[in-house]
Amino acid sequence: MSKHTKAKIKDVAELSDVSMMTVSRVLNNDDKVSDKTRKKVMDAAETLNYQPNVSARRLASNKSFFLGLLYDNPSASYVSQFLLGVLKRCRASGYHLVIDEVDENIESTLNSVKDIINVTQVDGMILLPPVCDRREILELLISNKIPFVRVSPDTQINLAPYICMDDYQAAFELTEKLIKLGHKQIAHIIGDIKQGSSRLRYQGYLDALRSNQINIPPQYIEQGSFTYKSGLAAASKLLSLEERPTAIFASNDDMAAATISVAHMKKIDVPDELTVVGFDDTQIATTIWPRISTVRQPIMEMADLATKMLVSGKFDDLSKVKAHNFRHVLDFEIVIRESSRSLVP
Amino acid sequence: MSKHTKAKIKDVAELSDVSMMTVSRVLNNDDKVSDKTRKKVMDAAETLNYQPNVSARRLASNKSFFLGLLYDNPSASYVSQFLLGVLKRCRASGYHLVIDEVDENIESTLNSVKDIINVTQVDGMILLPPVCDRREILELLISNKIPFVRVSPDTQINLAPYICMDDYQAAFELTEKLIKLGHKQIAHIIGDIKQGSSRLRYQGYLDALRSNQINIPPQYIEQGSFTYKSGLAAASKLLSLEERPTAIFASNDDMAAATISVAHMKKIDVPDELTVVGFDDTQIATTIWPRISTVRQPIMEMADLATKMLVSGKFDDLSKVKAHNFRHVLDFEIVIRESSRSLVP
DNA sequence: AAATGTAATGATAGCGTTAACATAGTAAGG
DNA sequence: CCTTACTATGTTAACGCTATCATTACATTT
Repeated sequence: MSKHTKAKIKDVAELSDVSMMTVSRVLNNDDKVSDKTRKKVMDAAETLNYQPNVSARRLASNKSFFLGLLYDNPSASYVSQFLLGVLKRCRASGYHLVIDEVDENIESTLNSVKDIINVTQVDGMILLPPVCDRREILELLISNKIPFVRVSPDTQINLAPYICMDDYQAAFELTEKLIKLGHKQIAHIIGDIKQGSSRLRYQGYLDALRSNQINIPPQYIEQGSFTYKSGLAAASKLLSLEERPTAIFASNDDMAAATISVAHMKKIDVPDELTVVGFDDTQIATTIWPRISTVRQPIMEMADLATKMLVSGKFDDLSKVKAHNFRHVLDFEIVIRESSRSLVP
Repeated sequence: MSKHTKAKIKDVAELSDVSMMTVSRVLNNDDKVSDKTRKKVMDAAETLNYQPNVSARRLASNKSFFLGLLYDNPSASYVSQFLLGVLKRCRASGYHLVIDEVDENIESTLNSVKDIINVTQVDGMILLPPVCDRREILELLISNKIPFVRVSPDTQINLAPYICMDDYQAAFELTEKLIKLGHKQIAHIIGDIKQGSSRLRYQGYLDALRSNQINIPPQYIEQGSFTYKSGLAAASKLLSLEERPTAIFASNDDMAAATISVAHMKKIDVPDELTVVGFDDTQIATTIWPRISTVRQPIMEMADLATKMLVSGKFDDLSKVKAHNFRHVLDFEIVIRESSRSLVP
């Protein structure tokens, strides 16, 4: 380690016998530099083990090489999985990440974002649901010309680039799967009312039922909020009904886990007496017994793509991007585990 | 937003009618500046809404205002809870955080750390268990003069400051609690063999048994690795024994959750037929049913303290710190929930 | 009152990089 | 062969801040 001092651009320039500026250009694979010179410089940088100084770079270029991530997502496993994906890609691209959790209070949230903009001067921002739908934040970012990518946004779809999966289709297919297993009494626990995904999943569920001519009583629909706790309350109601559902489709895994807990409490066997399915395939789906049948959401890929988009700089000037290039829909996959089975007559 | 351009030190200096240097001193609440001047400058900074430029600061001062966090902890909930604590304190202190997950491979791990040192130039580093015991990494940090704080380290205790809780005492008390509930056949699932905490908890368990003159057969001890999966394997063995234990003490919550899963599979009622207790009080302890009785480890406080220590700069030069100031032991608390109950004869 | 010490403040020179402009070098067009 | 039009490289001046040393102002000692 640290044989002498860290190599600077000047050292590389001297060794490769060009000006500092040329070195800088090569390093930013910027302009037109002749191939010969480029190679010479690359080699020199290699031998000196040159590492650019992030601060100097930032100061001079007015770029920060920082990305921000904003979340107020209630599901810890969703967030941490997303984080991992972003982190990985950031590293590969020489960026760093500033993470921030925001809350209900719009004042303090706006202050957080202002702080990130002013102090950290991020080059871009990733917004997770549901914070990605907060109008004031979007406006703040736009007025400060901070590029951003939203994940599974609900409203103002044509405002900026975003990444999502087909929640509707996944919920539809998952529900049909339950129907094929013989279930007709399928209840649903809706997710966080603030998130579009909840509505889409709910709609997919409804449409699958309708297209199979299945009617369900209104008591089979419960409102949750994507938290384990809300799942407990919803499942308690569903499992106390006179005519108990034979299957429950919870809008995410946390609530599905809660449903299984309630079933345990009530001595209802899962899956023998009750099929439970979730959504997301987060960690909790496989750390309880029975493991939850669910929809695998490609969280890592979403994270990777979001980061890539920002790093590419292609979306820096929104006015130059056609709105139809905003949308990126990733594939899902239905994963069947032990929490679901065919209806026993 | 951005009425004109961002205020710089020069602007503050002019407004408060002192030199830039004095402003800088006030901002870093550094040297001796007269209270009058200090106030003048503060007021000016306030009115101009001055925000220091991190990059310029870094470049000039050779400080980075970055902290690094290194983990290879198998428990996601432990890590993310820790993260939250660090993040919060970092923000309060004007620092930013660079997170890195490392793996078994010592080569790639060392490269990660070198990268963090060279590129990000962190001012300090927090090491979670078990990576905090990897000798090569400690040596690398020391030789590069990067201050670091370790969390629950196992070896080389007098090398550098660290934070921990009394794992031994907690395990002892928890085991005694089980004994007081009438249990005599208490099994234990040991944690990750690489972590000192595992050994301390195991020892506390053994000593509590001994001090109550309870003998347990060797089959009652299973080796796990702090993962849910390892808990499944261990619990399967324990619950297949001829003479089944009436209580199982798993060395963390993930493995306790796994134990409860296995009990479910085998139709063994928890807590009526089997008491299960865990350790850590991470999220999973309350997102399954029955909720797990466990030891609350003060993760947030640990995170907060670790960050504070690094930010304070008091540990920058280890040679100036007395070794007996290295140790910070935080309090634990035993939390009784539904997974444990008194033995039914 | 002079000498010395100390606390508060100021002037200057970078930190390592890139933006912006300047120049040299080369190819093509007349 | 001399313009014109690039293309590849170099020069200079920031970027915003702090370290270092110099200076001033004032208190204390002799």
